[in-house]
Amino acid sequence: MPEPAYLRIVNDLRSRISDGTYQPGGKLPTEAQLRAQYGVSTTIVKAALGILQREGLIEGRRGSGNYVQRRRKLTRRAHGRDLRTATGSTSPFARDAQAASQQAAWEHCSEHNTATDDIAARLGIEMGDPTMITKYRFLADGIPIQLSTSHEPLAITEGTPVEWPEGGAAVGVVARMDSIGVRIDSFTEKVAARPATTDEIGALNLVATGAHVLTIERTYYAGELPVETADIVLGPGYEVVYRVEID
Amino acid sequence: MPEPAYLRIVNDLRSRISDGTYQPGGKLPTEAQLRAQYGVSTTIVKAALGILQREGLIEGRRGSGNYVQRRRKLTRRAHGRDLRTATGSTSPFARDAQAASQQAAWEHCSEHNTATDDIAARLGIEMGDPTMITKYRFLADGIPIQLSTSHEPLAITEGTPVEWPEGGAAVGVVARMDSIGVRIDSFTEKVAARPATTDEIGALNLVATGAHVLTIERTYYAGELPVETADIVLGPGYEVVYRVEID
DNA sequence: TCGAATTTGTGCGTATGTATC
DNA sequence: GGATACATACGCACAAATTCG
Repeated sequence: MPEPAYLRIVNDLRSRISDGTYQPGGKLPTEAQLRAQYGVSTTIVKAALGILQREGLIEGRRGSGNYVQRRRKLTRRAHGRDLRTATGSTSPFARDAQAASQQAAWEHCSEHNTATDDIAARLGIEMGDPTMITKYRFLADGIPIQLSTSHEPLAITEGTPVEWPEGGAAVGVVARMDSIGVRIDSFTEKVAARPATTDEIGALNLVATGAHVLTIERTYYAGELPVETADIVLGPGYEVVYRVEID
Repeated sequence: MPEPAYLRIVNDLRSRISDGTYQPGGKLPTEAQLRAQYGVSTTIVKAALGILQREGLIEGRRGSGNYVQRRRKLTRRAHGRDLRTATGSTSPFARDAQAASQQAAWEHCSEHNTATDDIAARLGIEMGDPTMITKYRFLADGIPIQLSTSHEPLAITEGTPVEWPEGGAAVGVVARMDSIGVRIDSFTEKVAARPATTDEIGALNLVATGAHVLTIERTYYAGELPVETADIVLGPGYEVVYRVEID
């Protein structure tokens, strides 16, 4: 079975994008030109362009043309070092953004809540136990690029100066917990990829359906005790770096 | 601007899949039924189904129907513990597969090579220096699910019993290097997601273009010395778990 | 400022091939 | 073989946004 025409176009355009024939931010030939160039119908050209759009490689602008997406690279570092010391005044996200010469900002919203089945299991508490739930949206250079929903058992923080995550002086879970004598000494992260939901497409300003995101399920531990767990969603163009010591 | 018809169908079907109305392995209504159900044309129904296919949620079978994909779950554990002791007789991949009650198998192919620009930088050697390059394909229950290309500087292993990665008794980089007195004590992994290439679609038996893979760039270190670096590609349904100690 | 041309987005109908049932 | 169902492909129409004289 020969390769279908629309896949041939997809692969051809994709390789021309990756080899720089079409530069990031640059304009592709119009649909009419592609139609002539490949000798196919509008349907086929539109199908091929639609696939590339949903892969996040190009962006279609009505009345103008199809343009190669400029991916902003951002690296999220998940080391064990310097977390306690360096994050007293600045958050891990701000450090990563600064490392990429980007300007960091974030929105947040906290409220009291009770643990669902899933969250209770991750925090080692009972379903229905009170928690502090905080939703974040992180922006690099004004562009939303990371979402996060954090859960902390109220049993640990209630009545302390750091009960409200963004209310006190210390920034970052490790530093905040340190200030009330809870010593976080490890965390686990579970990384996976999946298509973005409609909500995430809106919140992360993604152009099309079908874009994929990285998801991380993170839990901080003080010894064996879970102290915080979060669901983190990273937009396209993100990479995550881990450094693990052996033994 | 109202939501386009094809997106409404995509979202509707997606939520019916995630809420279990359509079970994994189950059959969706035929295109004719969907056309009647939503009151749209063939074009729109086909557009919606095509998006879901490229997201990896459904699979179209010619002459039969559209079916919900059954995702084989597999967890890759990237801990620092037990790597040295437990992997003398069994590989990390085999352990992960066993944990998911799946049968592990792999194919490999090694040869002498010279370092490219990129690989030289990762291994801290000069471009053109000799390396041992090994390509792997890992299968769980006979289904290809993970690809890997490994690079080792020949300067470290040449002439030793473990020069050829799959030729000796020890399995796994850590155990192999241990047996020639090179003590690996840390590794870094850089995780990202991207659409699968045509090669990977073939090698991993993926159904359609647009399927996404997790990529990992891993480097093992003995102290500050890079000992091995690998490009790992994980098929859909994979998740990766890290445990990191702080300080 | 206005309007015409251009360009992509959405949508319709149809035809043919091929695999399944 | 016939009916069914998806895959590929063609052509067309209109809407909406941009571009440019």
